[in-house]
Amino acid sequence: MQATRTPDPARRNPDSTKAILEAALALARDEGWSKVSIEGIAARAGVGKRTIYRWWPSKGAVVLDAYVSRLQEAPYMSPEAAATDDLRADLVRVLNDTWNMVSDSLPLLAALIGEAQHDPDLAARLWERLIAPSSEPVQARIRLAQDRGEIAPDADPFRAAELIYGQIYLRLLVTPKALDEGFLEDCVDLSLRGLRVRP
Amino acid sequence: MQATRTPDPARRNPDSTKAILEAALALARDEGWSKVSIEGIAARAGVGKRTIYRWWPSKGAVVLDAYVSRLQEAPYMSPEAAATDDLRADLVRVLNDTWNMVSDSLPLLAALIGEAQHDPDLAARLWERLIAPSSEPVQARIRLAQDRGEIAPDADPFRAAELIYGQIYLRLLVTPKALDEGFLEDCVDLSLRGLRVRP
Amino acid sequence: MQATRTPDPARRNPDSTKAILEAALALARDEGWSKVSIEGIAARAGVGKRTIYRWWPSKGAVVLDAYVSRLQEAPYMSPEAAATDDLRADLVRVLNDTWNMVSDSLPLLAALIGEAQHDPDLAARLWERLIAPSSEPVQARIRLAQDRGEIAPDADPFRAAELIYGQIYLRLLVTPKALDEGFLEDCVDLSLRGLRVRP
Amino acid sequence: MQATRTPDPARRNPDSTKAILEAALALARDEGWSKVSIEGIAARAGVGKRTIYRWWPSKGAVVLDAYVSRLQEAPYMSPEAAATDDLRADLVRVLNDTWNMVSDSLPLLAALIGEAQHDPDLAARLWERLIAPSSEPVQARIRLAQDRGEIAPDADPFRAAELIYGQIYLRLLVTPKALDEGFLEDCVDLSLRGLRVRP
DNA sequence: GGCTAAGCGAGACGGTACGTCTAGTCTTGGA
DNA sequence: TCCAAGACTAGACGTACCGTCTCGCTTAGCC
Repeated sequence: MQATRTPDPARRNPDSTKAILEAALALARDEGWSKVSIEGIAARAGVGKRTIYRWWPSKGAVVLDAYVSRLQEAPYMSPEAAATDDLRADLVRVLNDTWNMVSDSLPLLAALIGEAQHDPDLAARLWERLIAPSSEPVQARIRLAQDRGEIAPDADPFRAAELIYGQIYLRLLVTPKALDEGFLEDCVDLSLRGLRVRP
Repeated sequence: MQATRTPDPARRNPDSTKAILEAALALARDEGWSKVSIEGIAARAGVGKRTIYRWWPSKGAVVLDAYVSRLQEAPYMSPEAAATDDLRADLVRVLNDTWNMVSDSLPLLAALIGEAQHDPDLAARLWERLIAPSSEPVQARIRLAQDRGEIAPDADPFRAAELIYGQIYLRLLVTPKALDEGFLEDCVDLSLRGLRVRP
Repeated sequence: MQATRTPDPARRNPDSTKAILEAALALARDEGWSKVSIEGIAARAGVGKRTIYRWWPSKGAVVLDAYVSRLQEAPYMSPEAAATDDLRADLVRVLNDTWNMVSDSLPLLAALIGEAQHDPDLAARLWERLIAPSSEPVQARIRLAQDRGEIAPDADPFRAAELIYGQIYLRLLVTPKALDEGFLEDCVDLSLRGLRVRP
Repeated sequence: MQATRTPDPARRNPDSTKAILEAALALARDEGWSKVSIEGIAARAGVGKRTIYRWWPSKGAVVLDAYVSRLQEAPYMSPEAAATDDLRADLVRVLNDTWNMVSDSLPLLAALIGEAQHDPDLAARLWERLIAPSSEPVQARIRLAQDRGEIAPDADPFRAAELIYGQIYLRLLVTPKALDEGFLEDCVDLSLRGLRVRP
């Protein structure tokens, strides 16, 4: 059996790492996803291809890392602390906070999710590092609403988040219609109200 | 100026077309999306690459055509005709009908949507030929429900369909959780009821 | 079994072939053998690497072809026709003719033979296309001398050529001493006379 | 200016040296020259690449050292002492002694000479450590024969050795014909006799 | 019924990128 | 202080496909 030698993270060169992430992000944003290549990243970062392959399994993983680290430089929302007694407003605010972080890089996000469709490893990383965390504040606010009796106690907060976010990702990935702040508000309203008229 | 010569559809060889679509579908389903290539399709179909490029702009378009033509061989649902006075049951039935058609090819559908993220032309074709039509019966049933006063007359049927389908596509493309018939039912229920408790 | 598809020589692009051979020769002579690479040849020739791999098995084979075709542009010696009744003079003339063709590219010739040491296919090509032909005129003159009784009738002309050329290739490949026209004459003399004094 | 730090031979680790030479020889003989690499030697010897680069300039130099040290483990010929009054027999015996030492490693020897064609430093080492010494006994016996009047006193023993060895190296490096003990005898005979018939 | 203009199978072409390999230099940590 | 270990930049390897092109061949109308 081929013992795939695992490199020693302690000896990883932080300068190279930084250069690679910056190059990956720059390429992905400036030239578009289809122009991103391991070779291109290595050239722009002044780095050997080997170094990229040593630490990342695919270009998708590199760009994901680059994207996540860029997001983490931004000041992060803390929606729990800002929970008011207005459920709708709080949810809208959470979505808007996220929106402000990603609205200038929607194509990149969409490309990452697209790439993940034929890269299960990337799909897992994407879910764990980007998508699941971003939905957590919504779920937290839902749970608070349950405590307050605004939402049925037997409802599943995860499903609630899916109800809200499903519409958003559908627009991002599939529907050729605008995805903007007004739409986010509408998603919250429709999700809270549901389709059926009150009896 | 380069006069892109348009080929004459009348002279198109139906045998080649069939062989190409079959080869594309076989490759995409048997080997996985990443193994699909124009060269591979041409080789398997016993066809010149030129013939593929003459009629399709990209491998995504070929596979989409192949997929659509496979779906159309199946007997199609006619949910309008089958509308009962049970909104929930009708919606579930529509979703289940679609489910029965695509459940054995979800990865292929996901791969197509993934590919569309960096191929706007494919995205448009996908929307028009596959995704929009499949949501139409849901919208139709919603409109009927509006006529019957079960759903608010000012609601947007398109948005209603997004509310339902968003959850489904989210699972298909992003969430690492099961997408099955039970889930489809739950999507209908949650969408009809909404999150907020009845006052 | 893997049927290594054989390309069709009729469809070979002569412009590409020419460009490749010229680039290979230029690189080998200007930059030295160690700087020759398939990639470099392709780049300099403005040609895809695939095109080189399609027609040659190794860079050695390319350079050999390039070298041979350069030699063939030169007017070739016809030592048979020029056979006089002076065996020594004729042999010297044959060696000098060859010398005039290759003296400005001895390092390249040496590099080719060097490369052939770990490339049996190249060794065979080299022998057939370059080395064996170049020794043929010597063998022919030896045979003529046998007919004239100057050389023992049971002597092997091939071995005779080895006796003469062995000294030359030894200098070319191994001995750190001058290889020049005076040396060629000495090789002929020593070979004709032999070591042992006449009784 | 870059002061190439010279390592201190006194501190050289003899275990490492031994392991490197053994690994180099094993690789070169078992896997063939093309599989020899500094990395491979280091890995097989359990040694850092640095240690090899510290003491040798190239992989050719390592393998040459390994080869020479293997030869020196064998009992060496002393042909001078064994000089009889039969010149031919003595020369054949010298060649056969050498033959017995190297006949099982001819490809390795050929590969070393091949490598030397684009490595002048290796060429020099090879000449000094392996090739020149091995021809010395022949030259010595030639000189003795000159003293005894069997060979012309103005003949150059070095050239005489070239006459004999040239044929052998030509077969080793260039000619696709057998190189065996019978051939060695023939080389001696042909060299002593020369081509021209006695008048 | 011959002519000509497609479409077609085939595959060579100039390219880009892949993922692997090795070279030779540099850094770290243990002996 | 030396060394094993191995990460680093650099770049060639040989392969896979891309999208364009050129070849003969068949086949459809149009004269």
